[in-house]
Amino acid sequence: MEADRIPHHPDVRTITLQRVLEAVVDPVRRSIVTQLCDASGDIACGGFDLPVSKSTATHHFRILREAGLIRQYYAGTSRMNALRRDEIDEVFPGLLDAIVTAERPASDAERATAG
Amino acid sequence: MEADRIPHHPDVRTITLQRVLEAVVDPVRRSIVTQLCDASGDIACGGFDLPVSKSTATHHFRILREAGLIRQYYAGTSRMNALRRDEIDEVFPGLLDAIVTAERPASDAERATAG
DNA sequence: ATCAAAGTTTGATCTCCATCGTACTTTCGT
DNA sequence: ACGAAAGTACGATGGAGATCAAACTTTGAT
Repeated sequence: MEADRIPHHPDVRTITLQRVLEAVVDPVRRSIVTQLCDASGDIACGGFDLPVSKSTATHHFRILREAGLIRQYYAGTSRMNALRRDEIDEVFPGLLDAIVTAERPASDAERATAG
Repeated sequence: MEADRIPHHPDVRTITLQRVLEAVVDPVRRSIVTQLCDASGDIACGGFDLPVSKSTATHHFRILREAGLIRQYYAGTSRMNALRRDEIDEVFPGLLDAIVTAERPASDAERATAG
């Protein structure tokens, strides 16, 4: 059935800080978020550079989706992933920015401010 | 010995995002950070409103200290806790603010922006 | 000197979660 | 219709961490 292929996404208002933090505390998931942030558009599950098996990756994508951080939709056999940037910024202003910025090497930050 | 009573604090440069996130992902520890943020000064371990036993609280304080989020020092028999605000802001700008802001009820945020 | 107060340490549980392999489902080419 | 590609679902497993009680340490007050 096609209905099964439309996964559940939480409404913006039901997104909790607890779940968001639980999501981004994992390095693999944080890497997914970072890659989505740096990319120009959405990315298929297989398009990420991840150090885990496919089944583990699926697990991480689900955690991110249920936390409200990403939106997933099918494009053929591929499952695309989109960062819910604006919505997250709306509920938790500055959070995503701070994390992604902190994720980048220190030299980048120096270049941006004092460089 | 008094030397034993000076716990180890990580240098600012050795503070990692991973450890900070692992620290704040726990609700009890996040509550400690929030209470420190809202308070005017430092707070003794016993001065916090926490839903755990004393030994568990000790555990949480250690995690926060080793992550670089708080500074601990003795004042008599009491162990005082200070938020390393400026230092954290230096390495991870905006992170603490975003988390503490997200922690507050939504009504507060509304009042601050649109109210 | 004693005692209480404030934390710490230790050891033991207990739960949660990241991980994997295997089997399954769905879609797209041919 | 068949096979390959892309993910998902399902157990199973292993390790990390949150929790507590009990014993201990240090300090301050009496």
